[in-house]
Amino acid sequence: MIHCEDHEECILTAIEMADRICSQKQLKFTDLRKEILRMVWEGHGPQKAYDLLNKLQQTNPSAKPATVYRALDFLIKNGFIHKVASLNAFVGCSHPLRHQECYFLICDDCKNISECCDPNITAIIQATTKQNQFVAKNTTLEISGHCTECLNRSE
Amino acid sequence: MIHCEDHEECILTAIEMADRICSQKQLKFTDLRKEILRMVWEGHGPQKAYDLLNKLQQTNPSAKPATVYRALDFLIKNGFIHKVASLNAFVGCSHPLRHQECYFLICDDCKNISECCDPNITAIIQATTKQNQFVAKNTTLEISGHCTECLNRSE
DNA sequence: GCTAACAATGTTACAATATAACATCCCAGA
DNA sequence: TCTGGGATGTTATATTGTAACATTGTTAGC
Repeated sequence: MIHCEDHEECILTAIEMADRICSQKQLKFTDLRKEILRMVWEGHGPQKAYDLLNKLQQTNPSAKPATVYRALDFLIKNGFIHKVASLNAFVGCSHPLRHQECYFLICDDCKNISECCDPNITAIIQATTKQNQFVAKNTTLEISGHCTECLNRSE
Repeated sequence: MIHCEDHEECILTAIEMADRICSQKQLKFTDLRKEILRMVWEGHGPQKAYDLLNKLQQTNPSAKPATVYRALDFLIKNGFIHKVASLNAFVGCSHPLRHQECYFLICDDCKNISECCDPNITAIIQATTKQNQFVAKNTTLEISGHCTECLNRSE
């Protein structure tokens, strides 16, 4: 899980960061995009597109799949969220400026997800791609298993 | 791309290996499962489930999605193929006995896929999970980008 | 050989995920 | 003010995957 002391605070921080970055890059951080980003963060775990759609429809009954997917596309493209390919779900990124690539630990039990970005992993992946004369554009690294909390709980 | 001198030969090798392993493990390598494995290998690249279904229906018109997915599940579970999460596609595994986890290089241009399994990557990932007190069950590592062949071609 | 049990497959229906295509709206800059 | 392009609305459909129950096939024990 992405730990935080005060979750509302943590959501606001993520939104403010996105807001600032969008201003700098002249991107349109519209109400819709902001709301989807907030909803992704609110879950604090991987969020499914259609769950987001259902939530959105509570305030915006005419929302459609494309409404959500387009906002998600924008957020992904600009590094504010990541798609978790192995879950078909979306998760907020806490450091949109640091790097585009994130590595994830996904607990099969509590469904929580944590980033495990590590320059050592990046380095070894780079070495491998270089060795294979491959130019990497995007790396998906998702490790599923059991987190400490769940392991302790089940003892 | 998974290189081979003689593709028919290479498919047969994969099927024979699966056959042998199934005998040893008392698994039922039925005609259906064998045919799906052959079809996955024939493409020599990531194969989509519904494309496999269409092919299958040419000889077995009553085949349904579940027909294909169940065979794929069997093949995945026993390490004969892998699911490529970022593509929703399936690819043959050339070393079902060596290890369960494979890492992939996926060319966005030619759509070919190659394994880049490397004990160094495995070691780093293990170190990271240990550091995070996480017990890994399954690792998805998929690197998309451009392969040498395509880079050379476009020069 | 019979048969009970279970695995595999057949079959129907549907759920879940995602995109295409075109219409409309809205806003920044000429 | 007008206009071009990006954002959103809207309809329809494509793609991916599973649930649930029926039927068939295989096998181990009798």
